[in-house]
Amino acid sequence: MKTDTVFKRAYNDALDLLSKLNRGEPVPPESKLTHQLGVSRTTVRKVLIELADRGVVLADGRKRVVRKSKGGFQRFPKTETVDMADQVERRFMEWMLRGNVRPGTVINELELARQFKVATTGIREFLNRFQRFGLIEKRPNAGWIFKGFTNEFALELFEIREMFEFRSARAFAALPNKSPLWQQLDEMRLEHVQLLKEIATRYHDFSDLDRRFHLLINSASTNRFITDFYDIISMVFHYHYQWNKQDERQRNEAALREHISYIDALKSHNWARTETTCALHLASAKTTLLRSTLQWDGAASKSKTATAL
Amino acid sequence: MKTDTVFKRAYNDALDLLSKLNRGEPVPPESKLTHQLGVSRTTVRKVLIELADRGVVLADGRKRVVRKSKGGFQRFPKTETVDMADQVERRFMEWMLRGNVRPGTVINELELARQFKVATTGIREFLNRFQRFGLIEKRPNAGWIFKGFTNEFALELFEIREMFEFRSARAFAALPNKSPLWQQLDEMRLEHVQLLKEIATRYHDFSDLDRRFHLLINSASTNRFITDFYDIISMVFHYHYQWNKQDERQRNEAALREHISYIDALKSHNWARTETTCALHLASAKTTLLRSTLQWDGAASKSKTATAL
DNA sequence: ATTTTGCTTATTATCTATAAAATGCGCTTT
DNA sequence: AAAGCGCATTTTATAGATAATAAGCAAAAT
Repeated sequence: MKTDTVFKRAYNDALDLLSKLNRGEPVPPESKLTHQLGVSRTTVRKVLIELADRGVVLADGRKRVVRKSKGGFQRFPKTETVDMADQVERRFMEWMLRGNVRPGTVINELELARQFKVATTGIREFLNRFQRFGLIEKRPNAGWIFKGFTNEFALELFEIREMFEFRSARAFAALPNKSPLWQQLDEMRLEHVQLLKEIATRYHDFSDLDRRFHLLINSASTNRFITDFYDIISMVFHYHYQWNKQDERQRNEAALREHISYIDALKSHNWARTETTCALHLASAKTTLLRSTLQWDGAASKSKTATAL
Repeated sequence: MKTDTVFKRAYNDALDLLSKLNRGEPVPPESKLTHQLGVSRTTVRKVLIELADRGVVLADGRKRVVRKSKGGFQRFPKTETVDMADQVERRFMEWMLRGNVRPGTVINELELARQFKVATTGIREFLNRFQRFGLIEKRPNAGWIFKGFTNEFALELFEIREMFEFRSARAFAALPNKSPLWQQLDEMRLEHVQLLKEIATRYHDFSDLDRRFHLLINSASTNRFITDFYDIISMVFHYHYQWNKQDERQRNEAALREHISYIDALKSHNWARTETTCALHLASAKTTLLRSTLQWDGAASKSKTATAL
């Protein structure tokens, strides 16, 4: 059965929307809510029925008005708003990055399904998509092998990342002055400066800014393979940072400054300077990642040869 | 239900193996057949039972001897030896490359399942894997969009291909003389010369040689993302060539000569020359591919904006 | 003491089924 | 007549079931 997470998320969002309206005001038409909530009208209607049932809106024939507009109503808990696929992703990343899983370990679909409490189809689908991350390998009719979140993985990942980032930075620098990307870059610079000011309290907001920043740079290359590749980096960093809080504040503060130099270099249209600042930033990101892959390196090669036979 | 294509393929292979033995000779032990046929012992045993049933071997207790060793026995037809996943791949590529499918077309899992006569899960699994080719895009809860086998696709593909191939070629040239890859390169050069001699009759053998050649070059980079990316190119060319026989002979002959110059340049350890020959070859491959994507280009942008809203 | 085989158990590939969500169409209401 | 709504239909996400295949263990044969 499909999960009803779309409905529950939409319901919570609708609550937020309605809280901006006063008691007695009419509820926006279904078609408008469809756009505002980003779901189909079918789901909107289901949400409206639930809202009426719970007394948030008062439905009188086709007319619907807000009954209680502020606070006090039950939202669906966050855990019920993430669909199966996302849960599997999260649990798998956790299993992989925090579970002390040795390179060479055989991944068993059935076992993961049991462990994650989902049907095997869900695991299969995830693994098939995850394959492109280069961390697992399929042996037909006989499961998957985990290749290990190793030093080599990080090095190979960064080899490509550097190639792509340099190419994108070059393309960015060559953008005509009237390109909207320049403006976006300016806005992003402001965000950086702002975050830097409040770094003491908001340092964990860096992760998302980082992702958006590099995605912006990469978008200058207008090559789907380059932007798609950034998904891999994003995901690795996303989960990795989530669970490796060591020195987070300092790391993020340093990275913010690196970004700002990089942005200024781009704006100066000075390629040599851009190259330097870009390289500097990538190098420090690489170092951070490498610190957390090192653990396995002794074991890695041993285990690898062991299962290779 | 799982298809028994593994069994049928193994059976056919076993027939080939046994045909090398004389009547009355003992059948190799199960464990040996396991290795020779590349399947589990369970499957080997099933094959042996079938062989006995059909009178190819004579089983007397644990002793098994060849009864009829040459010709005349029924093999399983080739169509029954390809599993569902491979069939879906093939049919989808055909649908995409020969079906005159417009960019922006919505892909419907259910419809494809009906058309290909498989369960929807099979289609889903394929599409999830195929996503990384950059030709389709998922809209959650609402199917997939075919982005089109367009000019832009080919250009983006080749932008990356060039980057990776140059980097690999450079790594190859820097390989120590004692690296086994040099020897493999020599052997491959021989194959090229041989094929060139017999080009009149064997020109369709180029496709496979081409794949192996570039894979060898790319392997010098020892970066999984580079070798994995070559899968995309391989698949595109594989199917594309299979259905676009125009000028095949001339194209392949020209490409063979380009490869040989490229190999010789590598062996000369002269980077400038290597770069030139490599670039030349990639350029002609690009031209060939572009010729077959052009068709849609007018329609592409129109259709794209239409569905984007 | 190793190979080979017989048998049992675990796992993958694939199909079928179904609730959730999206889409489409014609009827009301403004 | 344009916008909004009710309802029927189609499609996706997920679970569950099962034959094919792989993996494992202990007895039998070299």
